[in-house]
Amino acid sequence: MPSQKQIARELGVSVATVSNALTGKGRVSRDVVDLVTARAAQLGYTPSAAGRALKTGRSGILGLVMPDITHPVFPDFAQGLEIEADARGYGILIANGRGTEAGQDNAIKQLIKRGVDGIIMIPRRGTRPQVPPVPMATISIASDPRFAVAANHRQGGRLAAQAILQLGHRSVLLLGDDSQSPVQIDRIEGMAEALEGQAEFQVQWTGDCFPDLADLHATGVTAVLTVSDLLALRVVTEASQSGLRCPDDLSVIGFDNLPLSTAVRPTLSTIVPDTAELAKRAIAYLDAAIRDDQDPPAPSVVDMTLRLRDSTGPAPQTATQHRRTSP
Amino acid sequence: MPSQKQIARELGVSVATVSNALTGKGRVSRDVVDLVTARAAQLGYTPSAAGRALKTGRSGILGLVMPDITHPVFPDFAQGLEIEADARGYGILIANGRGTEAGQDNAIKQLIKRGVDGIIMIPRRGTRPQVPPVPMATISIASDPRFAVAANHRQGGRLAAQAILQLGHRSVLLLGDDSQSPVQIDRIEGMAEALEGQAEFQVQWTGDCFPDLADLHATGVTAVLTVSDLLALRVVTEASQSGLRCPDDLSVIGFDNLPLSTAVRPTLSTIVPDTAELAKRAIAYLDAAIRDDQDPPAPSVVDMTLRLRDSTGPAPQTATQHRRTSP
DNA sequence: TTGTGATGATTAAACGATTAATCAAGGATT
DNA sequence: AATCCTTGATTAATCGTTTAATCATCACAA
Repeated sequence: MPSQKQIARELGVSVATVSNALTGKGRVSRDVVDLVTARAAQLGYTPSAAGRALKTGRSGILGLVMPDITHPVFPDFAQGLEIEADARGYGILIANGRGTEAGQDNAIKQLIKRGVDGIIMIPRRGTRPQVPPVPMATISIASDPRFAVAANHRQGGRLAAQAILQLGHRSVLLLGDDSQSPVQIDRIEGMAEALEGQAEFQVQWTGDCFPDLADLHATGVTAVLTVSDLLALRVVTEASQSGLRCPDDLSVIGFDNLPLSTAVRPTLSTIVPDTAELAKRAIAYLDAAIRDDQDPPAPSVVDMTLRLRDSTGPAPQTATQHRRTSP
Repeated sequence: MPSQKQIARELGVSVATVSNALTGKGRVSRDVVDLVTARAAQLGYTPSAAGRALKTGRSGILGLVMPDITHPVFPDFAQGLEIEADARGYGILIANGRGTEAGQDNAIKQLIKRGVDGIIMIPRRGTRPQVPPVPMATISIASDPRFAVAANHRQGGRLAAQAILQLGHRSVLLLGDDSQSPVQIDRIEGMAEALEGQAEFQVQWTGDCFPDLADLHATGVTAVLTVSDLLALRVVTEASQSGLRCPDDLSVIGFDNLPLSTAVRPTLSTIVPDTAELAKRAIAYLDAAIRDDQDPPAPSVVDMTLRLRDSTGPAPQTATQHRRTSP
């Protein structure tokens, strides 16, 4: 591996001059700069990450802690983070919380050992990760004493509900699968908020058992708002098995815009989180904190957007009538 | 941050002694070892990654290059790799090939700049990644001049076909969505190989257009073997829209055991790659190569396994009769 | 008593880059 | 002509760890 020392020796100058020439600091004549850069390029010189990190105290690496890499939402996040980090000259080291709080804290410890400059944390729900000795950005739901950026799950819920209202639906099922998840609770609350006074609705959690869609449809339900695309997929296919057509008999909306949402027929309408923007803000904060800026960006919330596809349609006339006559 | 120097100063010994005591090398008395380790623990000492990397020439970090983090197959890989790497004391730095060959080579360059000890590469199909100055393990389809470990896609295809034969199906559609993908080609070839002489079959690629399942079913096709769960999902739901029941009228098998395969109704039968084993072998090879072992593990192929779920069933009697009478 | 060896610790150099401090030399100012 | 400033380069120290080489002590054998 070529080093500054080697370049210096070959050119008969000092290492300091080489360093100055390459970094643009200090005072070096135009000629020498050209000579050095030329030789560096010719030798394929790459500054040693270790050497630089040792001297500057910064590794240029950020750690990413996720509760479960396997969850289909995370690839999108990871991608956005990698792009943003790269744009600012950082690399991303992944760590696995392994689903437990202990694993999560251990992951932080591992990252610190490896000398990361900052940590991006997607905390396991209900945990308070230990405070690391480096800046940390939390991507989560609840506002945090430390910096946090979050998707506006409640607003996303409202968006889904408003779409369904606009299509004329007046009896809606709100469906979650984990009544303990703050994210899901926020999404459902947003839906309920927008539906309040505009339509009948009921909330169900599949934790115990999956609702009987045929029954519900018989009582007038024409739309199901779910907290995730996986759940929406379940609804669409379960409905199909019960002889219900989607969106003719039942409109469905999911969350997160997973790849599957365009692979299933009908394609799934979904509420899509702006992962790119979330990543951008998290990295921007970390970068500012690491560089010790006076005013790093403040914690913030990012709105979600609606993508209508084939799983939603106007409320069926018959069902609407049924609802009107049933009470 | 506490350093060996600080411990040495506080204890009135030399840094070398501290280093020796902590690493177990050199000659240090039992007493001093205890003293040093105690003080280190008390101070919360963590060896500086940069310092160590600079001296030893090894960063303890592996780079992972993937063509597209967003693809649903990769999280599983990444997870397996992270676990295996961690077990051997390595961290994993992610890089994004951004789908292009140039991006892929650039990713390698970035990783080298960051001082990784080795690279795990999942190459974009049809590309030959540049040879980096560190060991590289390729997880792919084709055998490679360098080390490579691959899932046995052909055997996976046979597995799917054999399962369908055993269920009595005698007319099968093999469905891919990218006729250029070596992985898909291998899978389809494996299916064809096992079906040859045992059943009628035809191959179709959805690149151009999606096949009319009702038509096919009318001509006697009772099973569809696809190259991915996403495609299987498409088939199952498309069939349902055409009024075909799965598995009653049509059996379907996918590939990769994606999370969606248990969320859809019917749940998807699938061929599952042993990502844990693939990861294990890739990391084992890299570790050996980095430590300059005499005989690093040889390139190898890992068999896939079959997981039968609800999307497959016995061939319908009527359809079988239909096929027998139709020619 | 004088070597000989083992033991436990220290010294010093090295990894590669950065940076403050220093120095030499020439040009401009008074 | 003496002084001052600017320019372009070098010296030397430093980051934290590892490791070969050295050294001092003490025990033991000849």
